[in-house]
Amino acid sequence: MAGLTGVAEETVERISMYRVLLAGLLQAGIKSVFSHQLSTSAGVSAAQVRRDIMTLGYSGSPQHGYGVAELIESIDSFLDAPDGQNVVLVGVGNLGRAVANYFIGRRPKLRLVALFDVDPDKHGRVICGVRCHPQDRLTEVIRSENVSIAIVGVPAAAAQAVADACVAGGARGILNFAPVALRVPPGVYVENLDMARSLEKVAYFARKAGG
Amino acid sequence: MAGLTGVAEETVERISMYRVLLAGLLQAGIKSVFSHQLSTSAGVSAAQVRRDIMTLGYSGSPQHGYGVAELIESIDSFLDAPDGQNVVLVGVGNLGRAVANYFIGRRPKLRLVALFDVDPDKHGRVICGVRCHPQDRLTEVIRSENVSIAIVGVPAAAAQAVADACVAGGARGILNFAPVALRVPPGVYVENLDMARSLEKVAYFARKAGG
DNA sequence: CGCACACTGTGAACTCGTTCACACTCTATA
DNA sequence: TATAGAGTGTGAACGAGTTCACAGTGTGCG
Repeated sequence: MAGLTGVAEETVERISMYRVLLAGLLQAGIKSVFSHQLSTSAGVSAAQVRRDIMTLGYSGSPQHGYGVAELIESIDSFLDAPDGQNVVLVGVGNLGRAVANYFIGRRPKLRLVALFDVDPDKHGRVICGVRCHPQDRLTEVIRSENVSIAIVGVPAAAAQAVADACVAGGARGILNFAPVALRVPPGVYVENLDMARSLEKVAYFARKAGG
Repeated sequence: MAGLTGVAEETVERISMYRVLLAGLLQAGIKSVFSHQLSTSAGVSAAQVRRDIMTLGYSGSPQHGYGVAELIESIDSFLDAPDGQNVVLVGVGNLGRAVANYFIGRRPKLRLVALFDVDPDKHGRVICGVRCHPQDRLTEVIRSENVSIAIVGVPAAAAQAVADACVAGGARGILNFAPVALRVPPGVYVENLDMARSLEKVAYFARKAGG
């Protein structure tokens, strides 16, 4: 389900983080960085940074470190699909709107092309610049719009049906906010992002760590 | 920063997930489960389930498996603080409201006691049943209300300052939605939940996994 | 000119979470 | 009463990701 490419999930996450940091450096007019500088900004070890950059195939020099612009370019070609990827969001509640706002225009290579909701009041409306459709058109739209990624922000009880519909339309990746383990065929990647679970984890370690 | 207790983060997450599943079983009137049943619902291996339950100190029987009610009780005493823990939410945007709605009343042991925002229009208002305060009272309220956990839903640029204020007030755990690595003293646990990073990860693996 | 230094790239060692595999226990059946 | 079967508990093996440690390389300074 995961590292079919030989690249670890954690590595991809960190690379995504580096890109954000590097964008900030570029903005600030900084031309090059050393691994230990990225390391402290990212909160990981310097060796880790070098390893990650190694998986990109990019090389720095001991004298000037890594070129910021070149490294960003290298990350872009690693993370992004050349022609971008289409995304849909299912479930336009508070969470859905938050997610939509979060992404609009931020990642040009990830295009939010449609929203879905069960509420008829929302059908046809344009929210955050994207049209909302009835949820039963999910499979159809995913197929016709060539969508590869679905963000699932519906209640737990509905999540599996939504996931099935997404997969039926040809989606290859699901970002799942519902607190259930989705059942998908091999070749479909699911990332779970359960806030309640995360909060309980924080609560646990907040209690145990020195308190 | 993490497993100071000897218990892995992943284990705590799974235990939290089991509790949700078990609550459903209890609801359905099911009295006992076997590890392989939990395993398929949770999407992990049966051996994993048994290992996790072992860390709880609970024991089942080969004949009847695990008692649902007893196992829940065991998880409760593992995850929850006897007197509960107080939580604040900083940043009442779409995301903040989504989080607030998500939690209200769902976890009696985690009490959302205050909201904070920089927007003066929100000060004094009651949102999702909780009062919103000006953000500069953060440290003070965290201390006076004995808050141990802060949920940070502010923009990246403000997140470090918010985290500092939380730590100054005595918070021991932070659930961070901002896309930055927070700098906190040892003994404070930070969990990062960056949606953009997660989405990019899904995009990457959606592309690589068989497509 | 040559030495000391700082940083990268990377094989090897290590850590730690997961899986394996099996001894043990109890029930059901003949 | 003996036997087959199903499931738990757990030491040991495994494997993936991280860290270590050092060779390689170019710069700057004495």
